[in-house]
Amino acid sequence: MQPGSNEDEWLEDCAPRRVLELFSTKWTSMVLHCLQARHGGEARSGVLERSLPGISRKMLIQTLRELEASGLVEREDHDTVPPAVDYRLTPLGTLMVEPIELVYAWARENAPALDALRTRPTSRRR
Amino acid sequence: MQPGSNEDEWLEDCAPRRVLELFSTKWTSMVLHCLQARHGGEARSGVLERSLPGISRKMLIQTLRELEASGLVEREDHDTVPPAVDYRLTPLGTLMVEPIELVYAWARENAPALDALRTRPTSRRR
DNA sequence: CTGTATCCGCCGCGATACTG
DNA sequence: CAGTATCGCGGCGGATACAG
Repeated sequence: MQPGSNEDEWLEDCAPRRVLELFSTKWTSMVLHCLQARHGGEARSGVLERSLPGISRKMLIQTLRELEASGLVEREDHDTVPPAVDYRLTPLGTLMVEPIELVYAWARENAPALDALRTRPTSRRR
Repeated sequence: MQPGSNEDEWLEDCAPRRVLELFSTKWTSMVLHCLQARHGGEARSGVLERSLPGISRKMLIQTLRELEASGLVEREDHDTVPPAVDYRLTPLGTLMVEPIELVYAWARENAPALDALRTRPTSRRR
């Protein structure tokens, strides 16, 4: 991988970069994971909100909007009163969830190791 | 997955949650990816810094410290003057990189779709 | 029930300067 | 070269109130 090659495109304003930035917002991955693992890829707004204890409505909607704009989630308004809106993973979104689930699985599996090593106060020995 | 089951542990202060929070810091995944993909899992501090255009030294070190505290990265000080320090992925860290690489691969592959859908201004039709 | 509109505190992170 | 110390701002995101 020689210097100057465009192998390091990932550090500029490219797709990988932007995807990562998407995930740097607090709730993105949890919304996706929740949508998939708990509701099979589709859920009503309120249901989703109740599935994510601690999330504010503002952030729920905002996160869903970003996911929608990125083509990972689809919004369906049933045009009823009272309002009823479904959010569903797009095919693209479904693909995206896979790596996320891997991270979850990994974290769950290595929880002991992670817990053990986490509490020590960043030991700078010597 | 019935309600009330502790299947939703992932939303509390558990390993998966904390791992995700780790990744919510700006440079975490990029440092890991860079360490793996560009330097085979081990690199000198300065090399790493130069591999990540735009990163500040403060954030580089801070990120490495967090990764070290989580057991994903190991620090080796060669005790020389001038100083020389290597950072290397632990076995745990190497495992963790896999899902990240998947995300990268996915993002690279779907870049066109992502680009196309990104620029539209969060269309709220009707 | 599904949003939208403000207000605002906290802190992530960049810039800069300094040390061994 | 590797790392620490400070300062400061922008913005993420929570709380609250309001709307259709």
